[in-house]
Amino acid sequence: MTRGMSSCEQCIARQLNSMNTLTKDELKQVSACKITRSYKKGDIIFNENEMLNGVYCVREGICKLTKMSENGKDQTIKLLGEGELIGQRSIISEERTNLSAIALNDVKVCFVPKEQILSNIKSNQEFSFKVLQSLAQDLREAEDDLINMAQKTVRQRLAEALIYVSKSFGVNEDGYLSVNLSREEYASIVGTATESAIRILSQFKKEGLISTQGKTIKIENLNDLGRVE
Amino acid sequence: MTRGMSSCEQCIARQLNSMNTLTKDELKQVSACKITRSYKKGDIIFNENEMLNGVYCVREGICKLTKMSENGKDQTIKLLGEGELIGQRSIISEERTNLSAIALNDVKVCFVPKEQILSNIKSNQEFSFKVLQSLAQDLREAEDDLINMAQKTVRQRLAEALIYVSKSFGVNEDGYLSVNLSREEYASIVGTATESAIRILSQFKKEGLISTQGKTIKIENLNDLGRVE
DNA sequence: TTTAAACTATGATATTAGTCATGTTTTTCA
DNA sequence: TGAAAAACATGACTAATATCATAGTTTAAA
Repeated sequence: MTRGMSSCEQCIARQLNSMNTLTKDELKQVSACKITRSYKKGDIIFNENEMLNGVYCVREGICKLTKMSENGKDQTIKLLGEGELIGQRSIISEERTNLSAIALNDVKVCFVPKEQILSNIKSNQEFSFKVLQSLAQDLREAEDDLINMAQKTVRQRLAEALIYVSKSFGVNEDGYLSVNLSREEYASIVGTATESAIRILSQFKKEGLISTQGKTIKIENLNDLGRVE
Repeated sequence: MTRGMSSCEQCIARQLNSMNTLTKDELKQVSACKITRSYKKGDIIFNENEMLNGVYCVREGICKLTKMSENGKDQTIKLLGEGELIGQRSIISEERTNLSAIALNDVKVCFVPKEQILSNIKSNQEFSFKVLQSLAQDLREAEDDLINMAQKTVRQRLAEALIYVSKSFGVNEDGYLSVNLSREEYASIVGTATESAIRILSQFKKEGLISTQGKTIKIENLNDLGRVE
């Protein structure tokens, strides 16, 4: 480790969108507990209905939050990249998780024990307010997603999912999305059948909106993709 | 006003699910600003994309939070009854509202200025944590709603909407739901066409799950209604 | 109390998306 | 590197829901 901030500190600080929220002493404490865990593609970080004893901060890789429904399909709620926190809602509510967290590729997280986070929330007003703001932001996003789910077609939602992945996780040097999700995973984000996702991606290809190479996808026309009907 | 707690205090206290969160002095301050506003059925409390300068606490009546989508339909996100807060998310994020709040019947709210709420959040750790917990709860509900929207049929969602209204706002002496929503309003909660909502309610009636008298609805078989496929 | 407006009801038809079946391509790993 | 597994692709059919049309009922207000 280099001097200055540890990765844990960076995670927390970045997530909360402020480098000056915790005092130096508090940061030192957070960095003191640098328990790092590694997961491979497909590994479960935690399952639905578990009690967590801390929050996870993604240092490397991408995770998804999903929930299995009665009919056996699972719904992806959110993708999380570097610097994002997982599990804070459950810790704050003191409830079991309602989602599972799964690694989408090789993932490293740092684990911050519950007591640590809660004590910072309770003793540091500014930090606490940042957490409040980040929950408020998540809530707004969830409400927007709900409206999209209710009112847009599968085609529109899939187009938006591609744009979301592109904006959140970027593209590589050839312009292909740097996160490779299977058609099944796209279907889970959009809330549709895998075959429907495949079919619509084929349409997008025919219409010149995207191109593919195996499972990797490249957005060819972002503007039109954002306007599909 | 009688001595003891004012209505505003009661609103805040009830919402935050704790009578001991604010100190007596803080409660006195909150109660000092008892600006009460009245709205009639259909009145707009605030619109989408407004800057709020405070939060509203419902003292009487029911409100809905809705968002108009591009195709002209509006989606109801949540119904709010007595004791519930409106606008806290926008105040915390310091953003414009993304939903409008509309009175579903005659409504009285008390208005708590932004500075008041924010100063309590910033100076009272326990109060702040309660707000945090209530946002975490809202977030969980929004995630659950998203999954329902994605994975359940219109029929199932409508059944759940009826149960939700019944549990949240109760029934009158004859067993009829005490909140009277039009079929159009149910459609807006469920995210479907008004005709579909009407058709499904007719089916429920034929199946003996509910009965109706004009627009008022009575749940006849709560168990089976909760299990429709 | 009557009359318009709003709401509820239902049939016919169109559209969207899901399911099942089958074949092809890509990826993985022994 | 070659076979098996996983993922992708597409056709045919079905089910769910939306849309359009029309008519009956209830509500509210003059």
